[in-house]
Amino acid sequence: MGIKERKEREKERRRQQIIVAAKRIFSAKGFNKATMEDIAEEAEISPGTIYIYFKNKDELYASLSIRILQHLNIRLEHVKNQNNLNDEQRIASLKDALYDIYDFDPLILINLFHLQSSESLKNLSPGLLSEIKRLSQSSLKIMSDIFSEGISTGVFIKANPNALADIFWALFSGVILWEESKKIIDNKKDFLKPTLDIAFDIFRQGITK
Amino acid sequence: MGIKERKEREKERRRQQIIVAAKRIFSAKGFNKATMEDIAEEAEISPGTIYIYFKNKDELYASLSIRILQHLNIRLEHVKNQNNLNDEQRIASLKDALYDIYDFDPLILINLFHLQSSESLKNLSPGLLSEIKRLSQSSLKIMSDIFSEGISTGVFIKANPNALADIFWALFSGVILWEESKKIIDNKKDFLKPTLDIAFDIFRQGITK
Amino acid sequence: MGIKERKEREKERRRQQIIVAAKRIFSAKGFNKATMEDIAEEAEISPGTIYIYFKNKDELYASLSIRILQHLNIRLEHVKNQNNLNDEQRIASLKDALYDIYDFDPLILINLFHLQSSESLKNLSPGLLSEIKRLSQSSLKIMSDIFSEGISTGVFIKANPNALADIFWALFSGVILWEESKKIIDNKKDFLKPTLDIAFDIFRQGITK
Amino acid sequence: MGIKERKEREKERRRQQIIVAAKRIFSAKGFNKATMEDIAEEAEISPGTIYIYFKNKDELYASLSIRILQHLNIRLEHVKNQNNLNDEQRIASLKDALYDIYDFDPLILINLFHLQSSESLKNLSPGLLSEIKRLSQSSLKIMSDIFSEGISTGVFIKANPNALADIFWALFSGVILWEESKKIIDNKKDFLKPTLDIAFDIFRQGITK
DNA sequence: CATGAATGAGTATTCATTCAT
DNA sequence: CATGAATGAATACTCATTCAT
Repeated sequence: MGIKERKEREKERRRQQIIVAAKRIFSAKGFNKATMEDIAEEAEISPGTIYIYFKNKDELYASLSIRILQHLNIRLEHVKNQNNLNDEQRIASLKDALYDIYDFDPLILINLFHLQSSESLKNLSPGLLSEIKRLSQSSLKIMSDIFSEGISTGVFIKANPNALADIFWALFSGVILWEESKKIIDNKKDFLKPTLDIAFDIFRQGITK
Repeated sequence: MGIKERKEREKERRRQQIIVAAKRIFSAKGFNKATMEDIAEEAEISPGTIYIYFKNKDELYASLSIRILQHLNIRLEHVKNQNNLNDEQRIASLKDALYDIYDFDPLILINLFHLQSSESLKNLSPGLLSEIKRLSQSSLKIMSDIFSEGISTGVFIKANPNALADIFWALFSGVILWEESKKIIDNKKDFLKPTLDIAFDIFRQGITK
Repeated sequence: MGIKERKEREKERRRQQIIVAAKRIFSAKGFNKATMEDIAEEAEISPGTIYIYFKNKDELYASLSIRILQHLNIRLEHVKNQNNLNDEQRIASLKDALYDIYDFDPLILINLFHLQSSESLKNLSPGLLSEIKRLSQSSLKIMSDIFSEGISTGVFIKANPNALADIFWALFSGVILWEESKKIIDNKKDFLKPTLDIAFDIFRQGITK
Repeated sequence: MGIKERKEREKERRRQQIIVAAKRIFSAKGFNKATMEDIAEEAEISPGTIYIYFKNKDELYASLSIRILQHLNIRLEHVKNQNNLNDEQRIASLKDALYDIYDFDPLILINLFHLQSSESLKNLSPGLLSEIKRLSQSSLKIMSDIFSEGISTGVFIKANPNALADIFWALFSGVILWEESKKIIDNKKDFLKPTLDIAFDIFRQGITK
């Protein structure tokens, strides 16, 4: 039993090892230019081993997103369960949650956004795709619930709470991707955090009666 | 002289022919699955001919963006020059401009967003990259100017107009990309337009004193 | 340990397998007409496998030469270490060594001469180029030493021994290449051996006081 | 008539223009890496024009050799017709002729040697090949005659005069090619002329009774 | 489980050559 | 004759994936 558990833990550790390596390589080279061998080398294992833990390159790529989506979910649950907050404070708390996710691992988050807008999505196995779907929907549901509450208390404007959640998420991802690409195009300094602050302020202001 | 001009026009027509074909193929298959041969076939030319007009696959892909960025610029110039608008109306006009761009060619616009967040950007020839940069900056500048005006007239909140332009653009691209990916994940109906409407309303509300 | 060694041996065998196939194909079709697929087929492996063992086509081609240069070196060392020979006999022995090299593999030797006078040389990896350089210089040095000795004993005319070695080698390669091209131009019978005999006799006579 | 002649002259000039360009490009890049477009650009004409004057790339390459072989022939005829020379002096004169050919255009001469030992030879049109054959044989015949005379006067050793001519030519080309490749391998200074001097001295000494 | 050599389908790109103008 | 845009066959090389050890 103890042995079994140790093996389990080792297996998980190996998985993480690969994920960490994959994250680095995908971030540095992009999905297409990154090779499985690159990743294997970074993880200090052989290429074949990756295929024991991940079905193929697409699924490895998608797996990065699973992890951060799980994280997001947990973090959002937290916000939802903070009962002592008023609606405005809850938006602030939501904002903090997204910040945390970004800080937790910017590269993986950007990977997630890339995934969302990429051809990879079309090639995933049904299982993985539905897991991503479930996690996404769950996160959006929580956000939607929060907005819903604010609407029902009359603090927020009357709007479809799902739409608000979508817009909140779109604003978050849009700002991150755009600031990221400005870095590449202009070699400019990174204004992500202040820009996000302004963006969320405008949003909060915009949905508040 | 007449001959020279005609040839010039024919060359440009051939270029457009290739761009149109490339757009179709890239949109249908994604960057990687699309082959140069596919594109050549669609354009009813030989593969080699593409390379007379475009240095390589990356540049062909990027060239799709140039066209839509030019359109965007022209459209934004228009908005800027409409002197009879108040600040709120100008935001509405800005919104219409972005709508038009989306309607003009949704697929190419999504390509543009992909490009901005992609490895392709790193492999472009300096000339093409700087053209993209120039056009992007020019568009952002116009938006920034519009916000600037609203700030100085006291209609909008005091904020960095560049940041507002960035956020406006990020919101636009974020909503489009997110609705696009929801289509893939959920097979859901397309709520793009209404969502964009709400998003821009919130934004307008959020930056208005 | 035993396993590791066996694998090592198998890898070397595979390398040889490829080299042998490459030699046949290059000799039959020439560098350009020979395709990597031809070679793979001849070696009964897949095209990709060649690239595990050789960086590219140029390096594969050059590798053929390494083998014969090594042979040449060993053979020349032999001649050098034969202490019971007088100077004239040593020249004869030198001649025999070059004959042997030619007999060992005429096609590869001709490949080597082609290589020396070709564009390929400019595209080799530094490692391979320096190995070729090292082996060439080593062979030349041995020949030079032999001539040097004959000069110091007063048997040969006073001349720069390096130049004599260069000329000896140039005569050898010149005759082989010229007879080879005569075969193509004239479809003539092969007079290589007798011509080489006369050439070396003249050379010997020419450097003997 | 005058017009016809002028056209003829202009045609020939254009041909030379192409040959000069081809020589430069082939020498700089080698046969394979040199493109017809490179040559056209160097000659300041369009690629299509080359095909008016030369059947294809192989023939263009071979045409370079024709010119120098013609030159060689003329020069050797000269030597043959110098009646006031003894046999030794005639060898010296032969040597001078080859020197002159080299000086006239080293690059084309090296091209000729490359051609002789290349796959191109196999792809030439029968007409061009037979012209090269005729010129080569003619040159060798003259050399052979000279050696023949020396043999019959008892000055040179008894040997097949054709073989002597072959060896003389092989020595010449071998030294040039070997010194050329040493330049590439070692980046060494060019010792061509002194080495050739020694080589011919040895040869002369070697065939003199 | 881990390995890493082998696979081989897949494709971007090149370039000699042609031919309508 | 000259052009140069168009051709399209030809191929080196890559890399995700497999599988015997």
